[in-house]
Amino acid sequence: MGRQPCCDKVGLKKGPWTAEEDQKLVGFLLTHGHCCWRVVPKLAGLLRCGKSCRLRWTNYLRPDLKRGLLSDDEERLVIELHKQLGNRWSKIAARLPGRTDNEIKNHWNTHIKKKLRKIGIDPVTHQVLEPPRPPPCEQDATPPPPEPPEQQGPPPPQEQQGGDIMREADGNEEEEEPSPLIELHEMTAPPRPRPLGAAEGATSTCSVSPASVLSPSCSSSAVSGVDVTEWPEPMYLFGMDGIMDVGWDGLISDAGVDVDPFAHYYHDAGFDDQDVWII
DNA sequence: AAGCGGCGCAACCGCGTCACA
DNA sequence: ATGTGACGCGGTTGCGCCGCT
Repeated sequence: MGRQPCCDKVGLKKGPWTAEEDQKLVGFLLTHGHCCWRVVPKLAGLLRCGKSCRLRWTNYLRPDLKRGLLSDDEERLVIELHKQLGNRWSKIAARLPGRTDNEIKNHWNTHIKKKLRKIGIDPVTHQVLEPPRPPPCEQDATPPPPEPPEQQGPPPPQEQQGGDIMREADGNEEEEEPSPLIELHEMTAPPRPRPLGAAEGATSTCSVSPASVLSPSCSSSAVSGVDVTEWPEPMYLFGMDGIMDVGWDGLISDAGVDVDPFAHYYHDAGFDDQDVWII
C-alpha cells in the first residue's frame, strides 16, 4: 500500500497550464519522447507531476489531435461504440483518431446524452425510455420507478443476454474486435494511423528521437504526413495553425450526406423523424 | 449595461491494473 | 508469491465564457 500521491504536495503546481509550461513540455517530448512520465517534468523543468504532464499532452498538446466539435459521423460512431462498450472512453477514443477520451467523455455528457434523452433513448442503456408519464392522476400512488442510476458502469451492453461482456471482452483482452459495428461500414473512416501516444496506445511508450521529431517512431504517416504547421491550435505557442482542416472530415464525410446521427435511433425506437418526445 | 445562470471544457482525483523486484 | 511503484482510465470538479433577463 502506501501508494504515494503522484504529486507530492510540496511545490508542485496545479491548475491551468501556461503557454510557457506547454512550450517546455512539448519541446521536451518532441525532443526526447518520454521514457516514464514521472521524470518528464523534472527533465523538462516543470513543476508539475508526471500525471499532469501526461494528461496535458494526451488531451491537449499532442500534434495529432483533432479539435472542434465532433462531426455527425463521429457522434454516431461514439453512440454505437458506447452502446457496445459502455463508458469505456479510452476504447471509444481509440476508434476515433485524433479524439481523446476526455473529449469524447465531455461531449457525451454535455451533448449526446441530452440528444438521446430528447429522442427518448436512455443514454445509459440505449433502450427506449418510458414515454413521459401522462399528467399525474393524483391517485397514482405508485412511486416513480427509480431512475436507473446513471454512470453505473456500462449499460447491460445492449440486448446481449446476461454476463458482462465487457469483462468477458477483457478476458479476451478485448483486442478482440468488438462485434462488427452495424451501420458503421458506411461511416467509418479509414483509420488514421495512430501516432504518438494516441489512444489505443495511450500507454504506449513512443520514443521520439530528436531525429524523428516530426515523425516519432511510433507514429505514422498521420503525423509524419502532417506538417508541423498544421498542428492543432494549442500549437499557437509555436505559431502553428490548426490541423483541423486536414482532411479527416473529408475522409469520413465521403459517406457524404448530412445524416442525422440519431436517425437510426428514431427508427429503432419506432419513431418517425418528427415523432420524438420532447422531454 | 449589468447581473445571473447554464454550459462546456480543461484539469484533478482516486482507483484499478500491470510490471517488476 | 507478494509488495511496491508507475501508468492509465473513468468520474468529478472548477472555472471561464456566453447568452438571457
